[in-house]
Amino acid sequence: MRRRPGQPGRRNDDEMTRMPKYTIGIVSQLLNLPPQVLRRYEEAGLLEPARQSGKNRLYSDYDISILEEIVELSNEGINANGIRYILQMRQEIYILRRQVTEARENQDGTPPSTDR
DNA sequence: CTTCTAACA
DNA sequence: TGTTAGGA
Repeated sequence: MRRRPGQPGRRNDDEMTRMPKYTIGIVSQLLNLPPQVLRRYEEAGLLEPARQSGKNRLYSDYDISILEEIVELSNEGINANGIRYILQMRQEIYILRRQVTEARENQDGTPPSTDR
């Protein structure tokens, strides 16, 4: 029974990583990207930052990590459509990985912790 | 001063 | 992608 801190509430909504904190200006400086680019990434469906008061974008650490991914892929010459595709696959893999882990845990044998 | 959308080059 | 107009 090790490795099971979260039962109350929801599934492991890990850390406060999804907490909206940074305004577009901050993120812009943080990643050295003009605000327009950040808005366009959202427009292209690459991420969905939260909004404050319905208007202003608020990015979370999670959003930042996605943006870092986007920057890399973009630098490799992949366009928005390609990046969206890759990002979606990433998500799929993440979900499937979780399901695999759950499936293992539901097996009575309780296998050796061979994560990843 | 910061951010927002829309639009044009 | 850069920039600008026009409003909040």
